[in-house]
Amino acid sequence: MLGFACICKSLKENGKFRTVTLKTYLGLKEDDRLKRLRSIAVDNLFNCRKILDWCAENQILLYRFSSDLIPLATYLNQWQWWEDPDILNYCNRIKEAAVSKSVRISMHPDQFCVLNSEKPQVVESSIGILVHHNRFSNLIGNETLVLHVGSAAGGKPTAIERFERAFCMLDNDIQRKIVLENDDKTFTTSDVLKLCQRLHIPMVLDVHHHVCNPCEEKLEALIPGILDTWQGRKPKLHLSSGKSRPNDRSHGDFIRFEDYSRAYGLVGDTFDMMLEAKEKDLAVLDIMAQIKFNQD
DNA sequence: ACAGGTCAAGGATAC
DNA sequence: GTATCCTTGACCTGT
Repeated sequence: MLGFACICKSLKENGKFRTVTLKTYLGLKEDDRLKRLRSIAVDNLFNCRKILDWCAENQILLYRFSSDLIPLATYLNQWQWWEDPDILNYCNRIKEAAVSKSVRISMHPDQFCVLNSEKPQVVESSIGILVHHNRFSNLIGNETLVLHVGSAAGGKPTAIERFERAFCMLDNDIQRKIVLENDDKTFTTSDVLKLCQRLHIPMVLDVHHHVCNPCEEKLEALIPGILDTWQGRKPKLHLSSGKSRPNDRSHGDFIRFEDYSRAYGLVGDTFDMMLEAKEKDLAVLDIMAQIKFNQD
């Protein structure tokens, strides 16, 4: 199964999301602030539902939600959005759509979530980010939060220890949603696999990150271990093509078919594949069309 | 209407 | 310590 993240280009206006900057928010009159946040959040959740419908219609049953649907959620605490009847209603519709259409969903907190930071206040805010994602996840029925290990400060072994300590302090409800992904600069496939094995959590393999940041072991040799971390659930990998060359960290607009083929050769249908390309869903449609063409 | 600069947040690096 | 880049998509401001 193939999928994409966040924006759905095919849907044009209904496939993207609104937000507001802090500056603009603070410039609003007191009375208008909550109104603005709610209206943006409601629009965004409405669009999420549209995207799930589109996914099902196009046999794309893998989708990652944006982390930025409730504007300024991890910064402000004026609005208990998770108790707002409108928000609950829209979240319910998303949940129903995902379940009834069998779309496998996930979320991926961004670069500001650094559980293993050396700065206590960064760890605190990272936990806040996870609490936010967890709340939203529970409302829409998401069970997967993809994270990176984070900072390398102090050297990898120390940094990994900090991660383990922070992870063990998290709520069980959050812990059981977390899966770890290898990154393109520091923590390799092998590093993350070992950590996942120790923590008994699944590992998402990012094939492009592996090319940018390889380890000594061959990927082929690590696949069975990665598969085992999922304990019977279907594993998932991330796939993208470097913009200008294979180990270019920037993502290309589409996925080169040879990159898809190589990944498919490695794991076949045993893994779901999240395609990370600038053209989002269009890149998935493109690969699906080429697969079909090659079969005919 | 359009373009260019900006944005809440972290990390790494160079000085 | 401070400045600058990384990276992303939408906002925001000036024209």
